[in-house]
Amino acid sequence: MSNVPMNPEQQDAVNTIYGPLLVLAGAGSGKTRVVTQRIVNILEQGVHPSEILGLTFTNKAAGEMKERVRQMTHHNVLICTFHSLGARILRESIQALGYQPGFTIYDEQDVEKIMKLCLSEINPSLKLDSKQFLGMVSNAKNNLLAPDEIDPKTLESDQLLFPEVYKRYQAKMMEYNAVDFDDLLYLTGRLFKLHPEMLEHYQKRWSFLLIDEYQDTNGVQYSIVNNLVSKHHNLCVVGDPDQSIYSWRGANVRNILDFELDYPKAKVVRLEQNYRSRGNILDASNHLIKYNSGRLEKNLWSDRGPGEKIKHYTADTEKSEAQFVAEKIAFHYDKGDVPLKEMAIFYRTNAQSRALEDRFLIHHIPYVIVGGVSFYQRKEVKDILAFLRVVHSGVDFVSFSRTINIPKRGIGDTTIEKIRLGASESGFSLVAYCESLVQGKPLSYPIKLSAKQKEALLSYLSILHELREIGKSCSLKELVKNTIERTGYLQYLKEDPESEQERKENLNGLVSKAMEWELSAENPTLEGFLEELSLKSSLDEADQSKDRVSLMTVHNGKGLEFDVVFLVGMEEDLFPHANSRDSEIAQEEERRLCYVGMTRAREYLYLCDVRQRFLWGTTRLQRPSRFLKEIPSQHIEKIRPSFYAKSPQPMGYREEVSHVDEDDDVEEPFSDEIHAETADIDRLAAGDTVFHQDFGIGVIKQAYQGSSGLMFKVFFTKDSRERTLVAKLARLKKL
DNA sequence: CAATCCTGATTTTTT
DNA sequence: ATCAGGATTG
Repeated sequence: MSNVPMNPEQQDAVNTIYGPLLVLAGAGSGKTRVVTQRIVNILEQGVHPSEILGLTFTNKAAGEMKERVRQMTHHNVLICTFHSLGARILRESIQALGYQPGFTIYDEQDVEKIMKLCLSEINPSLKLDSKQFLGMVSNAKNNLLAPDEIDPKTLESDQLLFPEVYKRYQAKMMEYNAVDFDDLLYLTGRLFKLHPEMLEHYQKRWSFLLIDEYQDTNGVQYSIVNNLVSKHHNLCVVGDPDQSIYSWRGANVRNILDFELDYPKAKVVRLEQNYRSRGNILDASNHLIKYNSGRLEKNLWSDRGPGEKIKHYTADTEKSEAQFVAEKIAFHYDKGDVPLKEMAIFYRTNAQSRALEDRFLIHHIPYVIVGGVSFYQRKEVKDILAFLRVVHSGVDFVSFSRTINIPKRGIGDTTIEKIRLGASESGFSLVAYCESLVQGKPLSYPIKLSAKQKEALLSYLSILHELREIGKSCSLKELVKNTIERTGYLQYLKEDPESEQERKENLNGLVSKAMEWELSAENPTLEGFLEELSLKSSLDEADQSKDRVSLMTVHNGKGLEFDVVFLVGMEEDLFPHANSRDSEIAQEEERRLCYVGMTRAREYLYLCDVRQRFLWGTTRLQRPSRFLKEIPSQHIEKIRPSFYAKSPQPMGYREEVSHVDEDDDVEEPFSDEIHAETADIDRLAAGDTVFHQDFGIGVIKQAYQGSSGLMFKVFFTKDSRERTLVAKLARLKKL
């Protein structure tokens, strides 16, 4: 692709270096290439690499761009996410806002603890909804509003406490020297607003700014960007209003739509040639998005030929939907034209991945969930990171309370709360306060502790002390390793033998991450390591070396492309989601989301809907998504269930599958039943521990007569799931 | 006061 | 199905 000459519009964008520039980049229009080439051109003008700042929304996008620029110019240019820019600026300058240097970044779980604390302090009897208030705090911060800038008139009657809650929350976060995700932007915005001299400092540092996915910027981000460029106006923003899908996170499409009002001298370039998708896919997407009102009209075209029509399949249940996807994956894979890593399944909600996973496991289809529960969210990893944070900070309450009773020392919630209060009232850090307690020093707010508890505190503190010493003299990797060993964590893991092995492996993974980071970072401090991990999302862990299909939400698919794309769950109330039902604006965002999903596909696009789905606790009858009707039928080919009879079997699944009737209204294979061959079933009964080739060790919960003879319900410990197996086919070994 | 067991709610999307 | 919060027990 990089050999193909650029089209005139691309050249125009790439050669416009000074002044404001808006690049309206349709899906697949070669945006990344333009952005990187433009940076190369700026550098060729003699601009120093450190004067350029590129901002993206994901670490992945940032990493890719940075790498491409490096390869082309051998220069390192600062390209990072908005949040890591915030972290970088605050690490240098947060003291101006009254925080200590070396702040901790709290994730959602951490933050919820703080919010609950605040709410119970304000009124313990009132059952206030911490999630709701956190959402409001986030909203306020996204719009750069401080607690005392909240207009009470905008509040509902049940939200009148909000300004007080917000204020208390910020105070508490400051007390623990912690910031939340939104603070990384909000506090940076405040800093620029309250300290013009600081703003000037950063204005001087970066004279060329480039913002990717500008349609998804929110109020704070807008303010930060505009402040930074207000002197030189060398600002290039790239985006596509039709791909704005984060308004619920405060993103404002007006930022991109009004760019020409903000910068009347702005040059506007429209990239409308799509190099990615076949005609049928592209035309269908174009027609769908036309249903939205108030768009910036555009004409995205492709010269890649019409390609295959979009395939639409209506399944009976989510299980047969998964079955269909599995078979189609096998079809393309066996045909040999598409590797697994070039196929993706997109769904609207995370919960939908379950049915697909179950099916893929049975069919031995290698898959990866992109953006599911992150490695760094695992309990054991969070525990060790919390220890490291206490080692590093000593005032961080959430990490303190998380670790103080690991392993179990007999210090429960009540004692923790006493310590928190005592430390807070006497103005000590948590660790310093505990030290005074243990040493029997006089305190302004002493608390009573049993001898046993004092001893427990002492052992905790001595471990901390030890680790701090190690931190001073050893490498980061050694510190992490010692933290795992000396805290007694490995012993603690033995309490749950089921998960012990897996958790140990995850901790080993953490040690190697520490080592990797140490080798790659310019300045490998513990603080930097913790910051990097806080900002790292599960999206960034994807391992491209393995050939496997990707499963992800449509949101996570933004910015990616695949040869084959499946969009599943195309049903009313799911996609578009039920929560958008009574808002025209929200529905248009759902449509954009669908547009984003469709335009990820290069060669083949499959759309699936289901007649009956288990959703929100019950089985519901589903109606096909309106989006299916909005796509012109000439681009769609309906696939009917009889497809099963002719299709090849999925890989690794050559065994018996229930036959399919010739009828249209066929009964599809009951996919809950797992078939395999041989067994010595006579000796098996409920309560027996068994081994299955694919699912590992399990316990038979129930044996009963089913449609295919004797059936077993088996609970497998490996993934904590219960499966129904046909006894005479199940390859079970008694243990 | 801590640990364990049990119950009841709970799924939109995430840097 | 999983998890947080509550009640109970030790």
